Amino acid sequence: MPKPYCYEYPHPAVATDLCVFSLDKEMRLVALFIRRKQPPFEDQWALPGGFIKVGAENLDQCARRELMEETGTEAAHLEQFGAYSDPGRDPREHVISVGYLALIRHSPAVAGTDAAEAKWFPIETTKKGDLLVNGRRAQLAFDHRKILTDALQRLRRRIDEAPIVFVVMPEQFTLAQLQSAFETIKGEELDKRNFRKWVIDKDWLKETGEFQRGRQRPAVLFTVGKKISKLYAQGQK
Amino acid sequence: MPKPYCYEYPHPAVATDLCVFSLDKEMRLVALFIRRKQPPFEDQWALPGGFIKVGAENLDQCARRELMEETGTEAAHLEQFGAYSDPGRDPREHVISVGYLALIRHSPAVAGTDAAEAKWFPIETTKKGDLLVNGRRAQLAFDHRKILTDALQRLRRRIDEAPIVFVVMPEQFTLAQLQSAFETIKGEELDKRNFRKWVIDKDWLKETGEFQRGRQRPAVLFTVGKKISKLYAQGQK
DNA sequence: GCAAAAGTGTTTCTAATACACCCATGA
DNA sequence: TCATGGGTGTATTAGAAACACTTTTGC
Repeated sequence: MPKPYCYEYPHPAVATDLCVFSLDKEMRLVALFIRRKQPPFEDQWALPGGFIKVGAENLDQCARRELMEETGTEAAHLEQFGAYSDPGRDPREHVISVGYLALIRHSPAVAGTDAAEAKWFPIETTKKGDLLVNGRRAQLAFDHRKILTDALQRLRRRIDEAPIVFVVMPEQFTLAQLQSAFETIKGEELDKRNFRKWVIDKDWLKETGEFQRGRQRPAVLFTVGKKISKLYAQGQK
Repeated sequence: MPKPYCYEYPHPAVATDLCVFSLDKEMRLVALFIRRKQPPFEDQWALPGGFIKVGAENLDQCARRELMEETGTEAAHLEQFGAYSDPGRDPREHVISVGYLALIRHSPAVAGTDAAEAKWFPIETTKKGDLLVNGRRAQLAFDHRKILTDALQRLRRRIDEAPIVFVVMPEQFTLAQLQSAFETIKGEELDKRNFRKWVIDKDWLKETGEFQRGRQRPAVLFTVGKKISKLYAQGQK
């Protein structure tokens, strides 16, 4: 195998690892994993991600490119949260991975070239903070359980600070749906009245004037305010 | 120049850049810079830092090692805050730098091997957030102004969240001195009574029973509580 | 008329802020 | 005795949290 890229000093490989979260149809918090086609950790589930194109892109661009390759998703909340760099974390060579948190609208997973399969799995945390994937303690390749745990913690902080939840909401939604999204992401129940006060006080929402009709009392439909929807344009028609 | 380290795919160089803060004798907030001995940016001031020892250390260890080399300081608050990765940020090659925030006891700066000089400079920020070094708008090599600006922002957040201020305090100190340290780091004045309430409510301090005597009323001397001093052991005898 | 979800206000508590005077000492 | 910095308490406000009943609709 040729090794044409040579340096005066040793260089590590650098990759981004993506912690891609979404809410599925049943409003479960899901994360995207790929099943590895190659060693190491062949056939195990791992975070999507890939190596940076040296000299051609920065880490944000790398993460965005990988996200596109794995999900076809253009716009999303994408945020760097940490670098993982233990020399032994990848048995092949010293690989430094920069973790990215992504929150995207749910979409079919697409296996990239180096993955046998890409799939969304429901995730949750136990009371003591252990990460569960599909209800069982996460078994992931590399140090990806640690990375994902950090990402989820970051997501749960961010969800209150910035209007990122709207990337997983449909164009119109009721307050009950919005509350449910928050509850799922945060993994805790929220008080209805306090939630409504809190979210309406923020300058995020706009009433559409329309109603969602079901078998009960119709619910007011909201949409995202203009300023916010510009920031988090969702490729939603 | 030989290039003995070869890879199948291109690899970037990876370094840590250290934003080392301290308080000097006059209680000014200072940051440590080195004057570069080599191109690029020869003779310009830059952040200390250096390349990771591939396969032999992780980024935290790299940062800690560099800190030791530049300051002789063993223990300090040291915290990763972000990766800087634009392909053109270093003209030589694609270098990814991971920024570390360090807060250490003031100590003489020591020029490392690749620095002509190492020096502490007083830093502050304008109201609109511009970074001033020595009272003038910062002129630093690479993208180090951006990195340092991010670091300072992080420092100002952390200082309230965790008992890191004690790495710059002497073993015994008065509340007035402690308040002054907070004010300097945060770049704003604090209310004396509110500060005392706040800091005493935290479980950080212990009265020594001793007093500092000056030309005025003696001030109660405090020291750091046991739990805290373990976490932030300072190499102070 | 009843089941089901939508909607709504008030009280309580806590944390942050603003603010002004007396105290103990050295000179 | 006075200049100097050390030390203290209370009232106000804002935001978070707890909490229960009425409304509107489809069936």
